[in-house]
Order: sequence, then C-alpha cells, then structure tokens
Amino acid sequence: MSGNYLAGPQGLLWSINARAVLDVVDREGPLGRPEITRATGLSKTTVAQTLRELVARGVVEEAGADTTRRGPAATLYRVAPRCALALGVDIGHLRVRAVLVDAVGETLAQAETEAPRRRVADTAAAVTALAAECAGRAGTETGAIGQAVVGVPAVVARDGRTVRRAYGLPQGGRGLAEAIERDLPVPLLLENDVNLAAVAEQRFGACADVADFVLLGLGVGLGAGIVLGGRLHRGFAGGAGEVGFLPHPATELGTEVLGARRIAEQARQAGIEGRPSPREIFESARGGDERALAVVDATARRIAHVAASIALVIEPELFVLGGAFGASADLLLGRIRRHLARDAAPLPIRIIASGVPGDAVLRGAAWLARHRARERAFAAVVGGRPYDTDPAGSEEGDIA
Amino acid sequence: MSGNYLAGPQGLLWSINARAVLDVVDREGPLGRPEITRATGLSKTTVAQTLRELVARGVVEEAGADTTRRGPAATLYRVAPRCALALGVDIGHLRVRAVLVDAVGETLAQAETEAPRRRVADTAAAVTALAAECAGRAGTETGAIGQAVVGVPAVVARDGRTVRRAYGLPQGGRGLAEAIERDLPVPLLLENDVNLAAVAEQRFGACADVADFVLLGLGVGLGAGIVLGGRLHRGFAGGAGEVGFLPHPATELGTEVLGARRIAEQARQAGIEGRPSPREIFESARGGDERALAVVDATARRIAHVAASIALVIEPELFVLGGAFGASADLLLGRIRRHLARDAAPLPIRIIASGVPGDAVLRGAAWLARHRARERAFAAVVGGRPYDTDPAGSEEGDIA
DNA sequence: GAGTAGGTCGGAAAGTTTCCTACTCGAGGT
DNA sequence: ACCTCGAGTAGGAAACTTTCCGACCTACTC
Repeated sequence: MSGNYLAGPQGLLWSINARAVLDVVDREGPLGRPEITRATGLSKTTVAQTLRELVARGVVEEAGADTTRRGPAATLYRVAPRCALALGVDIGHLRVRAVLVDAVGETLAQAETEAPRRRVADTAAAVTALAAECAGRAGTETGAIGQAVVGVPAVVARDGRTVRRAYGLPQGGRGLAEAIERDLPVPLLLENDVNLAAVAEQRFGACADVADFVLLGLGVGLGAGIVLGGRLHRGFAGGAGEVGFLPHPATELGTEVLGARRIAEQARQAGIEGRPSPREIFESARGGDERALAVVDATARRIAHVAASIALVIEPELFVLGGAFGASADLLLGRIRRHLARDAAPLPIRIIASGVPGDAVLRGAAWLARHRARERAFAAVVGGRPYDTDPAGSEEGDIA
Repeated sequence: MSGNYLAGPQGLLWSINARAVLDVVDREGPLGRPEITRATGLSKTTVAQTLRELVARGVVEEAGADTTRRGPAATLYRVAPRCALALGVDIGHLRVRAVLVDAVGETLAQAETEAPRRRVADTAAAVTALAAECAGRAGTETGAIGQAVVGVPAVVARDGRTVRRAYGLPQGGRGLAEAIERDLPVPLLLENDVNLAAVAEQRFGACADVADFVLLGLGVGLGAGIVLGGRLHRGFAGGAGEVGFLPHPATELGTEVLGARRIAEQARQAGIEGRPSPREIFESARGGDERALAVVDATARRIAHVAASIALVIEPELFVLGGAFGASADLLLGRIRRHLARDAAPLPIRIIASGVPGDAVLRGAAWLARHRARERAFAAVVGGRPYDTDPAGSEEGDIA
C-alpha cells in the first residue's frame, strides 16, 4: 500500500528513468554518460536529457572529465554534495557526539560534548548546540539540514519520536524530540542506538552483503539490532531486539540476562573490588586477571545463550558483536563459539566482530540521516519514489 | 537486485499499467471499466485498450454486465479462472490432503488419503495420486497445474526443495521433491506446514491486516510461522520459527520445551494412563478431568513462555494459536494470558485463536500455489513485475 | 432529457533510432 | 622525430515510434 504508484501517465516513465539514472550516479560515484547509458539500459539521448534535467534541478552536477579513454573526454556526473545535508547524533552515556555530512557522505564537521545527566531539556540543549556548532564550522545554518537522526539508548516507537524504557535517559515520552525540535526545526528522527549500530554495520562494516543479521550490542543493557531482508526490523512498537530480558536457565524470569549491571554483579561475585566498568573488566582480563577472565567467560556464555535463542526464532545468517563487546571480541569470540558448540545449538551459528571503525552509532545515525535527507531531496525532484530501485538501500521501514 | 526494473522503454509503461489493471480486477472481483478507470487513475481510453489486450492474452475475461446503473450496461471483467491452476497439498501425520483450485481461488476438486508411514517414495506416490485424482475430477490433466505447494512437517530450505529435520517424515533431503516431480512435472515447492498455516491466517483468518504476526502451531513439535512486514520470514536456511527448542527455565538446554512428546510426557507424569494424543488430553480437560487440566495449564505456561521469548526478539503485533492449539483455544487462551500477566512480560502481548476454518495448512498451501501460479501467468503476459503493486501480496520472499 | 458506457480521432509526451560532428589515441609511413 | 590517417568514442539533432490522454460522438436506459 502506502506510496506505491498504481499506474500513471507518461510522466511516470520519466520519474522511473530519472530515478534510475540518479541511483546509478549515486551508487557508482562520478560516472560518464556512456557508463550511465550502459547501466540503465536507456538510450543515450534519454540519458542526456535526463541528466540535463537533473543538473538543472540541482541534484546532480558535473564533476570534471574522464580522459582515460581515447576519443573526446567524457563529462563526469555525480550527486551534488550540497543537495542534502544531514546530521547524525549519538547520545551516549558519557558523551554526546554529532557529525554533519553532505549528500555524498563527506564529513563536513564534527563536535562533541559531555553528556548531561539529568534533565531532558539539558540533553536537548546539548544536541542543538552541537548542531549549531557543526553548521557553523561547515559554513551553513542549521536550517539547511535536511534530516537529523539522533541515536538514544532507549526503545523508540515507530513514529521515531516517542521514547520508552530509556537507559539513563529520562523516560520523557515525546519530550526529547519536542525539545530538540523547538531549537532545531528540521526533520527529526530518534532511533535506538543499537539499531543505528546495525545500520552502520550494514553500510560500513561486515554486513554489506548480508540480508539477515543481528548485531548484539552492550550498552547499559544488552540490545540487538535486527536486520531482515536488508531492512531494520523494529517491531510493532519499536521493542524488537530487547533481548536482554530473554529467559536464561540461570536467572529468574523478568530479570536481565546480561547488561552492564549484570556484568558488574558478576564481577562483585567473582571478588573483584571497586566498581569497574565492563570495559575495565575486559581490560583486566586481557591482562590475565583470573577473576576478570571468569566474568568474561560467564559473559560469553550468556551471549551464546542469547544468540542461540535469537537464532531459533529468526535464524539470521550472521551475528555481529558490537558496542563494548566489539572492542573485546578478541576475548569473547572464541569463548562464545566454544559455548555454542558445547551446548549443541540446533542450528549452526556464525558470529563475528564488528567491522565498523569508530563510533558505530554515530556513523549509523549519519548514514540514516543522509539517506533520508537524500531520499527526500530526490523525491522532490523526480517525484514520489514509485518503487524501490535498491531494496537493500531502504531500511527506513515504516517510519513516516 | 533481483527483478527490479532499473529503467525502461515505453513498453515498460504498458507493463506497469497492465499490471495495475490486472491487480485491480484481481482484487476487487468482477469490475466494470468505469470502476477500473477510477481505481487506477488511468484514462478510460487506456483502460479499454489494456483490457482488450489482457483479454486477448487470456488472463482476463468478460463476466456478464452490470445493469444496476442507468444508462447502458457496463461490461464486467474478471481474472480468467482457468488462466492458472494450482495444487495445494498437506502432508500430515495421519492424512495427506490435496486441493485443486483455479486462478480466482475456487475449489475445483479435493482428495485425501491415509498418510504412508515409512518410505519417501510412498509419500511421493500418495501426493501424485491425489494430484491425478483432483485433475481427473476437475476435467483436466496434472500437466495443466501451474504450481504445486506441498506442506510438510519439517524444516524446508529456502530452495523449497531440501527437507531437514522432518518430524515423522524420512529425512530425505531433496528426495521427496525429486520423487514427486518425477510423476508430477509441474513447478513444485515444499514448505513448512506451520508457515503455510501462517499464510492461511493472513489470507483467510484473523491477520488480514496485520503486518507482523506469529502463528504458534502444535504438530509433533512446536513451530512458529513468522510473518514480518506481510512476508513470511523463513530464516537463512529455512529454520526460523523452530521455537520448540527455546530454552526454558524448567527444561534442559537442547531439549524441547513443548511438543506432542513433551505433552505426552507431562500426561504420564500427571498420572494419566494410556498414551493419549494431545487432542485427546485437551478433550478430557474440557470434560473436567483434573489431571488433564494440569497438563493443559502446564502447556499454557510453556506457550506463554515461548511467546514472551519471541516477543523480546521480534515484537510482533499479534500471536495466533493454530494447529492443535487453535482447536483448544477455549482452554488455552485464558490460561496463557494469566501466565503472561503473572510473569510480567516486559512487553504487552496480544494472543488470539486462529480464525481459519478447516485445514489451515491445506488452505495456505493452496493459496500460495495459486499466488505463484497466477504470478507466473501474469508475468508472462505483462512482462516481469517491475515492482510490488501490493506489498502485502507477495510473501514468497526469496524462493526462486 | 439526463446520465452513463463505449468507441474513435488527433494531439501531447517520452524514448529510440539514425545520422552527423568533433575529438583523441595509436599505428605506420616518411 | 614528425606527420597522417583510421578506429574508437562523446555529444548532439532530427525523424520516427510508442503510448497515453482529452475531446467528441453514438447508443442505451431510467
């Protein structure tokens, strides 16, 4: 249903063809007309006309000439970088980070600040301040941003605005979204941080060609970013992937199998003093600390257990360790695989470490923001998208 | 990827429009031209031309006239029932059933026989014999069948041919598919029976407008048919929904939480004599037998547990009780809801009884076979489907 | 007579083919 | 070492084809 064209006038054909040209140019980078002609199957006359029109409308621009071939130089075309600006934000527990990117994914500016602890208004103010800082450095205004995506450690409803079950964030409902929008009047989308990490994994990491995978991420809680058929699966109310509460033989129902708190508790039980963070425990384990290693092993066992449960439900092709787990994959992967083998999971389970360098949540947020900003700019130019030219390219699902 | 048109010549426009007309006629039943014109947004000239062509190609036919309006009678059009025949088969534990339907879903013939117990060849022979019987009664030949879908109590790989982990069926790998095809040379697809029940639920039952739901079915084992975004989710190797092995606090890892065997074992523990089937136990419970009621309650508790686990992973909008559970929903639903409430599942869970009358697996098989046969016939006439006009209508997923 | 179904014709829109020009590289001759 | 010419390529213009649409017309029924 929704935006699908039923049938249409001839103009529809131009939309389809323009979209095809645009997608090819977008995907393959700067491209000469002959390549576009070959890739789309259109005649060169049509390609030429379409490109002229796309350039006139500002979404495509010339980008030098290709002189590698013999014959006259071919004009190269690329997506106009400035046709869509996008802002990605990662609201973490310690820091709030923001990045401003253009339509081709180039980073224009970055900024970060310490995470406010208490009030929603402070968090929103931090976000808008970072946005303004980025815009300033990039020489534009925040109003030029076509889409902002903000990653939060919480369950976000499918409207992309309502926040539930926030970890460390106020449970503000729609408060955060509304507070941000007051000072940053651009299209805004909140998204669960683990989901964004999964998007990053799909776009920049190890899952470029994997249609079905699950990213297991450790923040305060344990979360799963689930990608099925190349699209993010959010669940009916955005609660899919809250696997931290999956029942485990060794824990009571309704309590967390795994999460920062659980790891801390295990550390206490193992006799580790102080209140080390998971990251610090993994660090000690890497140094050979026996008690820390025990905690790591217990953690690995629980991850294996969670993965096995998830696999029985949706059988993804691949599991990926991200978040704090990703950084400790060297310690965890082998142990997880051993536990999986020992418990004789009914299905073979592949599990690997994240392949995303840097802040995956931030990169995922920026990618999604860029994708949506660009999609909107493209749709304005070539008309509503009649169909998915690139199925793997639209994981936005049902978010309006 | 796949069948998505990138761009095309003018002919593409005809394909799109013809497809739109076809879909409207298909969905809304016999329809006059003016309605088709309104529904598609095309001009009446184009609709007339397109219909002429579709009739000439045999997928649409005239179906009387509509004289309810004043003015001249409007010619009605419908999908030609004979443009695609489809065979649905349900290989159950006791019976093998088959039904032959035409392109508009009308039942042409039905047949059933006792399920062979041992050899793959016998099962295949039963299927082909039923197919021949149906074809004979309908006055055609088996060769005229455009698609056969066979439901089996087993995990079926995404090729729709390879069988793994069969319950009560030989583990034949591709043996069954190949044996059937030897005598029934038509496009064949094997599919997990619970998945087919889910398809039936979506098409004829309680989930017509639910994009994400999970059907819990009890056969020999416990299986889940998972529909996400209106499409069946099969998993990487067809193993999604094998939730019978989900870990449960009260059972060892690697053993079944729930299934016919588990219920039988509980019945024995409860002191019930003989070896009653689950159905018989539910029957006794309905009669007030205390021991049977205890088994029912334990079953309800396990179902609640499994549903809660599934919900934490994918958060569907709805759970549906099918199979033997569906028939006993009166006993189970209240108890399941009570257990869900008591265990304080983190998410609200809606669970209802199946709304499909009769053999859901058979109806799902017939629907899927009809859908695929029709899709193939349509594609041959209007050219490859350029895009999904009806997203909810194509749950065939990745099966070639 | 008003309203509706269906048909026909000419125009408009879009894409393709064909032909043409201009440009560059490289091979071979001088 | 320089020149010439052929092959291959990029870009553009005109004529043609396909397809859809709007307008007009006829026929039918209440």
